[in-house]
Amino acid sequence: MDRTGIADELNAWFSREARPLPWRDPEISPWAVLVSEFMLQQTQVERVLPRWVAWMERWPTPSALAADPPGEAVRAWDRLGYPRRALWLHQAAVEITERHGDQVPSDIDALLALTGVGPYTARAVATFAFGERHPVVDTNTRRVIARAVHGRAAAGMPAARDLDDMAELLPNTPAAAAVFNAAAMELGAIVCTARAPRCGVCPIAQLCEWRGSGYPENAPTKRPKQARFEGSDRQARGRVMAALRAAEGPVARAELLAAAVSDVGPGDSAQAERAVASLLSDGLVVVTGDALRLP
DNA sequence: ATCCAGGAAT
DNA sequence: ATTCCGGGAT
Repeated sequence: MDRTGIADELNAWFSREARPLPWRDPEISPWAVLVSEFMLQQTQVERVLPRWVAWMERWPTPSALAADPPGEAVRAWDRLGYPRRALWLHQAAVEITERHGDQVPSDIDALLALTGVGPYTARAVATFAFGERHPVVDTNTRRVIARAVHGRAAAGMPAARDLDDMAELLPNTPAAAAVFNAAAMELGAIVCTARAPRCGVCPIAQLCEWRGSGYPENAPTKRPKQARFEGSDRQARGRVMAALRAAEGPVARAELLAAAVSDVGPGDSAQAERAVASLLSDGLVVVTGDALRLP
């Protein structure tokens, strides 16, 4: 495998074509990088941008966020989805304030110990905020490696092997390695996309095993299928959260149960109860008297 | 219908 | 190892 070829070509391409995202500014704080990584979990760049800007304006440090109630984080999260991330980010801010003197740690294990920080986010922060040399593997990078290196149409299930694959491609210097991690993600996000890869503009098309072998239909069949969103409990939860964000203060339980139900559909009272119960369990909703509010 | 800068709970 | 968790875009 042409290890240095892929890294050299992708890094050169990245220097020309990378989107000018604010969290890639070399002067940005580690906290700003951490916030971006939380928001970018399962959420595209375009949707994150405005919320990230507002968030950093309001909470420029971990301690600033920790000083506000978690419900304010949930409200500012707006419609980014997976609102537990907002709760987790607030909790991580508390932990950073209490355990690390208001400074985001650079150590992988210290990062992994933070609420809501997993294998991807820990390495992303250590690499992009602190310039350390680690393999950073997200869904884009897994697909790029699956195609370019393994000659497969798509990546399989996430595995520990993914980190080893990326580590083998990583340039030696920390600076070049950090750029390459970002470049592999960027390529997957805007060129080597899941549905319609734009191989005509790909900087490593000549090195790509999948292209070289004629685009075989060899995608792994293991991938779990996502449940439909329409009519789901997740949709009902989303409606409850939207009602709570829109309200100034507490909302009557009956009003929230009504909000959980579609405006037009017949309504599923059991599902509405389930939604509120699970939100209470997650800590996204708390009880005050006979009403409910954000934490 | 499928995908998305994932992580936690089980 | 599976399941759950939003919501927007294609």
